[in-house]
Amino acid sequence: MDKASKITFFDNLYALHDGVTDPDEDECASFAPFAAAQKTPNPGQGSASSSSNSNSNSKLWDTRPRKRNSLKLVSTQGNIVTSTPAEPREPITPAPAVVPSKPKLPETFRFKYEEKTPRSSTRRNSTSTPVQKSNIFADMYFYFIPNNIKNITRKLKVQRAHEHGAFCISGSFEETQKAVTHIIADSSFEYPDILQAIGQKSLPDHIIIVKDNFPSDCIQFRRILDHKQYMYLIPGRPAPKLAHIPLDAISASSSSSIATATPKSIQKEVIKQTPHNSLTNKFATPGSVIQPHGSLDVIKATPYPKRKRKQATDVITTPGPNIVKETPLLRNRPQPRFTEIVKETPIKGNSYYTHLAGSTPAFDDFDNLDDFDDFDDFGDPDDFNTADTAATTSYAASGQLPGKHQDDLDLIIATAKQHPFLDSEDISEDDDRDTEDEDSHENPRKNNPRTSEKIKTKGGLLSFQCMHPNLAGPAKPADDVGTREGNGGSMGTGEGPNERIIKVLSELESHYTLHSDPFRALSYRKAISSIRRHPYPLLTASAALKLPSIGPSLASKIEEIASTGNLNQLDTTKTSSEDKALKLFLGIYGVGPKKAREWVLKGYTTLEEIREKEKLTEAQKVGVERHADFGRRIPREEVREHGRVVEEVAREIDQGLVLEVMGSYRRGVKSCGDIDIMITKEGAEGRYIKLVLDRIVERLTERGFLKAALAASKGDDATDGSKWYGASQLSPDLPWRRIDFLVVPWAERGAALLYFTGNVIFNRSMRLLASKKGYVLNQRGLYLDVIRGPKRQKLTEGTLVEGESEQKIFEILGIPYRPPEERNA
DNA sequence: GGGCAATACTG
DNA sequence: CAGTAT
DNA sequence: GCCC
Repeated sequence: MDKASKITFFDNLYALHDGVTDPDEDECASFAPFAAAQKTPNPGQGSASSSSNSNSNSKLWDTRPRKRNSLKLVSTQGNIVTSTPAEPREPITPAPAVVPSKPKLPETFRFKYEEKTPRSSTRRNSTSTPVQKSNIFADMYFYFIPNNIKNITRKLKVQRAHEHGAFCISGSFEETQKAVTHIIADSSFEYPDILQAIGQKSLPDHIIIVKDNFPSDCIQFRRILDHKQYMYLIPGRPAPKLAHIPLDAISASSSSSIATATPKSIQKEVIKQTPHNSLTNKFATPGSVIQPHGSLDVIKATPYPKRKRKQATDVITTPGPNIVKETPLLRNRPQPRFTEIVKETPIKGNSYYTHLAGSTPAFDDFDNLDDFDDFDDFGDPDDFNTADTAATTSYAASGQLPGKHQDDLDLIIATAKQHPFLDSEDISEDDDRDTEDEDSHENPRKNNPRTSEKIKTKGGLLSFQCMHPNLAGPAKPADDVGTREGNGGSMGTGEGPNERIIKVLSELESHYTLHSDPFRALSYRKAISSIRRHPYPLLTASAALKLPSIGPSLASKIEEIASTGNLNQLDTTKTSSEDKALKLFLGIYGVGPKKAREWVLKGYTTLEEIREKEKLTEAQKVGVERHADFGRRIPREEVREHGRVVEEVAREIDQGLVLEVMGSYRRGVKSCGDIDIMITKEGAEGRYIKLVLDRIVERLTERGFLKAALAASKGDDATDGSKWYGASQLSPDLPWRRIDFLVVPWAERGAALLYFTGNVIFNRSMRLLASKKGYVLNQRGLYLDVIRGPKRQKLTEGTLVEGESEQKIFEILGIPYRPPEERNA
């Protein structure tokens, strides 16, 4: 027969549906809300509709009248094929155990079905249809999810797949699954979503599930690619270890092994053997993933063990076993007060804000939203940088470090380059990698940091991003991209030699972030950082490979981008409308990957829908209502003004309070994502300060400065963690701003500064370094001898080594101090 | 293969 | 506890 | 994704 046998099975399958028992009730039930939601018209557009009707039996991309009990195969072109195809491939008995509740198909059905399924060989050579472009997908039966072609992109994908030899099946999955060889899922779908969409509790391992970029890639490379490659994997799917029937073997595959293995054992095997999957699973919806397979602790493990901790007050309030006695820098000079800072950099009161207000369109910055939090972590001044708050901006911006610093660092970097075990430039800001000396990473815990003089070796030093200033240089990002806080760059902000590469990789990073693959996204971020500090154009993979945090995969991508200006993968991975909605929802304060995905699955595309139809937490309500406001960057002048207001009120309450604006403001960037203010007082413990915080908040709220609370520390266990997250507004014509108050005991102010000054990459790097050296660095201090149990569960607090001084912490960790402006990793 | 920072608040 | 936040 |  002709290639026309690219068929959709829906006709016959639909007809046969009568003979088949419905999927069990539970499945239907659980699916129902989804379906219902899908059907509600989406004011927005596209995205949601794409998944509509997934469980409907109505035909999806064939409009011809359907006839019951007809076994006709219908080509997507509309021709009716009267072939009597046999089963598409060797009967692969869907392991009954996998879908225990599902009734077997009636024999008649099976028989007919097998008989009527086209034999590939017959059909393939028929080149009658000009549309047929290749036959690489011969013998493959694709089931797209969502199973419709309402989305133009998907329609094209279906079409293309079909043109290259695939059978594209539409209709109820329940009835077509015997034929299905591949499930092609929209990129926003994770395994649980897929199960939901098709109303199944699990899927037989022989069915390959890939993301929808798989077919396009195959077409491009004119061959069947390895569907196991990550980019095609569906997050959350228990990888069928032995179920990977190579595509080429599919038609001849004897799936006996699959059929005999019990699903559970398979699952466990798989999880053990494919770390990636187990990893991914952690971020998938645990419930839905796990349910079918019973309790798999491996999967259930949360990525980051949490644990409730009552901070021992004495650790904070007593000098304790501090190795370091005093911090001259702090003691010798008066703690800078916020007012002092303000005085030194006066703002032009009204004129500025008048102007600002006039030019504050609500949404224009929105696209950058998701970049905010990642990069404008916290900024703080270190203790002596008080005076250069203003000056800071200029040199940080220019990418020039103050002379001396630069010299020193340059020297160190140069030395490092000669180090055999260091990459030529381990300067990447992200490199949390520990290229350091053998000295510690082997067994961090055993390592006694106090004895490791090696800490100070340059080799070790340079391995961590936290040891490198942000070399603005030519590789600086254009801050308009929103990738950063713009790093206060008036001049050095020019394009780097690898902007294009960075841009493309950023898109991928964003994509992985969107799809809850945080570690892969992290890798991209690190790589981008690395590229940023590379002052020359990267042209080849081998060149790129030499940079830290860039491995084979990224290197080849870089080369592709460098040579073609584009990345093929990106085109197919391209952000769908679902992605847009996902991104939108993720941008809401209080909404994370789970909620965002859930909403997208429900078909929502706009904030209005969310506001009207969803139950929201208090924080989320604010997040939705103030989505636009929170998405806007905050000019540092305004940040300063917020600080001034808070400080003014604080001073009314207690003259002795010390406030510091931290976050990216402290790092000198010109616009910030939020406002972080540390509140402390000489000699004070957290408890007292916490009480003061309550009063400050109270008063500021009365004043109308604070507009909403998003999260606040509970009652009185104030010792640590007292924080207040909320929103503030300077004047009615300005946006609400995200503002955080952090109350810290005097003894912890250094660690708090360090932590809340960020940026994130810098922090992670520094904490990683600390852990390699046997310490734990957190927002309260640098600790020794923290004992951790399995899964890194912390069993012991450890001993506070240093918390008062940033400088000391750097020193103890054996790295040169870096002022805040140089922490823009 | 396993880790990738470490911790606090909400519901 | 899971999710979200920093 | 990268790295040990």
